[in-house]
Amino acid sequence: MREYNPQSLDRKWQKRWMETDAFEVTEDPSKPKFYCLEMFAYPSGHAHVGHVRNYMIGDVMARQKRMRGFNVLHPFGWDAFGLPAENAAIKQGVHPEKSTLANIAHMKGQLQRLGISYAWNREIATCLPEYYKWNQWLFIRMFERGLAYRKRSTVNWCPSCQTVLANEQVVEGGCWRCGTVVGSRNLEQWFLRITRYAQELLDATDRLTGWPEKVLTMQRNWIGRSEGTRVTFPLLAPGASAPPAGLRPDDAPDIEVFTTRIDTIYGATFVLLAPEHEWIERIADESVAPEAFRQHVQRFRAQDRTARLTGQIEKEGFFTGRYAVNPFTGRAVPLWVANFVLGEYGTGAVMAVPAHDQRDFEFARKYSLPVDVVIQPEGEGGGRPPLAAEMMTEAYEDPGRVVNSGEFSGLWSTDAIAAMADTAEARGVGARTVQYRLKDWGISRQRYWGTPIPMIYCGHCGVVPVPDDQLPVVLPTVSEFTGRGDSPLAQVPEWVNVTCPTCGGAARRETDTMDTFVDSSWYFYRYCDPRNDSRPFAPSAVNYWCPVDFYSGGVEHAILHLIYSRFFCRVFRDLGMVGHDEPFTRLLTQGMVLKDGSAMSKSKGNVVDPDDMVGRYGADALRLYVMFVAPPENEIEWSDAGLEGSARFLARVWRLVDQWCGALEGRNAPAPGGLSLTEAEQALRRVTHDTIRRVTHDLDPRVHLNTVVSALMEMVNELYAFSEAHTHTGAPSRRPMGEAAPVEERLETLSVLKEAVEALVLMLSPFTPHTAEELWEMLGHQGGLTAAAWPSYDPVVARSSEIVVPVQVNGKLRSRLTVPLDIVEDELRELALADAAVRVHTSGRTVHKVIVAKGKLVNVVVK
RNA sequence: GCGAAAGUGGCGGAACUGGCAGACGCGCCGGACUUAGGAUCCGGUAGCCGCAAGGCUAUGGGGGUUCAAGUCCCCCCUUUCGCACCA
Repeated sequence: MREYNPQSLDRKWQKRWMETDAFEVTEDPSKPKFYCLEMFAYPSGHAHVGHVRNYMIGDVMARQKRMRGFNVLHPFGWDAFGLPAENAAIKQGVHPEKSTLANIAHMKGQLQRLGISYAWNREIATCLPEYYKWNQWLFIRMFERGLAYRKRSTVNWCPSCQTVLANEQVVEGGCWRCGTVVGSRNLEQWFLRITRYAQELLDATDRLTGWPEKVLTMQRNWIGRSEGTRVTFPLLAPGASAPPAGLRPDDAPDIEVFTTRIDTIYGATFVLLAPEHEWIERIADESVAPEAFRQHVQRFRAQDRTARLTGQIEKEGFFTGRYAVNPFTGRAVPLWVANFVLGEYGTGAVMAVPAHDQRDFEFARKYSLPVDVVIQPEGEGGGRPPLAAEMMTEAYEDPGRVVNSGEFSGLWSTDAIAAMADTAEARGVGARTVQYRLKDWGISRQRYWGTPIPMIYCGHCGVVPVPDDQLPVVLPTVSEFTGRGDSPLAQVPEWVNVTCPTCGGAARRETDTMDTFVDSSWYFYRYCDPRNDSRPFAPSAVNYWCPVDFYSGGVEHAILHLIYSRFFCRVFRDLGMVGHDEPFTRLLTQGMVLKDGSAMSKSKGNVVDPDDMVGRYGADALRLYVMFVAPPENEIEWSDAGLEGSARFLARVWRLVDQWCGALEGRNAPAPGGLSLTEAEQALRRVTHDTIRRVTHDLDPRVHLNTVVSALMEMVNELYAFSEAHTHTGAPSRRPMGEAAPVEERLETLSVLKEAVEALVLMLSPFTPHTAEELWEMLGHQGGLTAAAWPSYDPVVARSSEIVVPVQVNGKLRSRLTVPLDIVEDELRELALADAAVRVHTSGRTVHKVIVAKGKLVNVVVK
């Protein structure tokens, strides 16, 4: 009897895999490819089991695909730039590069001790110049195509991280990383024009059939397409409160509003401007009290974002003293500034229809502005009195019948929208437009630990990209980290001051760095050709491996990373470098691992370190437990007891194989046809083949990893029962230590067992590779599991020749019949009716109908 | 408020296109082997009634479709997640 010592097996096989480059791959057009990817890791220091769950899921998929004959690319790397390393530098004085590389080394060891089958030769780290050089290269290509541009704008500012945040990085008004309430600043920033692809990104979500619906919904909402009309409200001159008949003051600007409900425009009794509206300054100047006006605006701007996140912020506004003309009614309507109107959406101005928009309604009531009903609900079966402005307590926002709207009165809302948009276009006072919530992506960060933006500012030539042959712009070594909020790179004059590449005059470098989400938007392409030093990657390599076939990671990246990557994919496509539209074919969002009811974190002190568990039970028990406890998408609650259960199961498998491997040596699997098998032998064969069938399907299209494990557990239970019946001394454990098992010698028994045990070990191997390798070797196989093929099943063998058919009477189970698989329907019906238990429930009643569901059940309907 | 997903034993979860609800594991109970066992093996374990055979009730609640519903349809409740003044 051999002792099961998982830790020593871990070491033995990890060493073997390393020495033989077992998981390294090259492009091989003769084999089908499979690109299996887990989201790369932020090198925070130590991986906990919540992190590594994802890698285990990917590893099961990768290993299984390899055995099924695929050429599998399964790489790993490090999302190594970012704030935490820099913040640590500010606090502890350790240079970010040093701490990052040390963290990478530690975490890599953790993953290797779990036996994750990565192609480590392809490892990348985004903080290395050989990687970020290509961020810079791509940025310049985008600049050349108008996809990267610079503008001054109000941006989200995290006062704690001291940097700009993209819209996507503001979560409920707080910083996505530290939670601090986000403020705003007005800065010159670099933007990537993701909005150019807004429509395409939206349309393509329908074709992402391998993605969770939840993620697609989030992305669609984020892109936020809405169709409407832009309508012009001419602004009257200061002091004017009625349109001068047929006359427009030439110098007065027009107020453009965006509306999705042009059908309500006859009810637009005032117009609201955002505090950020482009003409606020001018209107303030022209007002009777410019100072008071500006103070109001300032107050609203300060409220913006900060007060808003706490929920309902009080709707406030003030009258500008000016009027604009409603182009449909021809009447002058007052122009107000309101704190709830967003400067960054639509035109920054809205027509207010208090009768049919709740916000406008509240605003109108507060300031006693007129409410005009122009939509009447269609009464269902009557009696409901029509809406009357003075009786309303809230806005009526649903569609309805248009009233008091001139020639459009009587139309249904949806028809009115079309008719009124046509009219607006014909009269030149409006145009149909599409608005998106998606904004261009601001990528400038006033921080050190990131990719320098490869731009140079020259007094003569303006903004000039760094020439390709001078890339990478290497991040200079900075020794002092203050966290002051100005770009640390600005402190390095010898780096900042350069000569202009165009005119040779004195110039300065851009001192901001890129958002780290740039790094992660294309890293999956770099793995395909990770050491290329002349291009980001060779298109041929990417076009062999990509798109990624299976991608797994946390839902927290449902918007940010996944939408940016889809954007970058299209940029590379339009550069002619990749031949696909979508980077990730199948996406799995894995659930978190909770401990004591909450997500693991250092601050809560509830982290489970995989190394501790590996030390106690070995890598395989941990892997098996995490895969078994719940479907990969679910959250799981960490349980030491569950882990012990998995360890027990592996020991059970070990004892089984250990008992039989000697006797099985040199046996052959049963020949097709199986001839003279006993009933028990046939039953075991059926279990073997049926388990292979179930496991194979649950693994591949379905990715139900927990049921794969339970199927294997059932098989082991069957094997124990079989084994017990075929040994002279009974269960393996009853045997005295060190004594050889006296086993059955019947040839057929051994063949059937061999087939079963080998299939078991093979199917277990993606989950518990170390144990499986050892068992495979004990079964007499050379060359390891990397050379072994996934077991195949014979559907005929997997089916039993006899089936058990439940028989119901009036839908209640009353009996079971064991019948031949190929029994004809009539015969089955007769057998069911003749069954004693059935007759008890049918006697004295008339059989109304007998339903025979082929191969499934019989239902006798009686009255 | 809008959108999405989900509610199944003490617990995690099975049940692929409507067809035996509760697979598998954890926990618990009992037995075997043992000086001992927290090792191992075997058995039991949704609830209620019954000595038993068996019967009845059960998949958040209420209706419906169907021979048959955890699964499909309608209404309600709860939970989780996402978006949140987007005009």
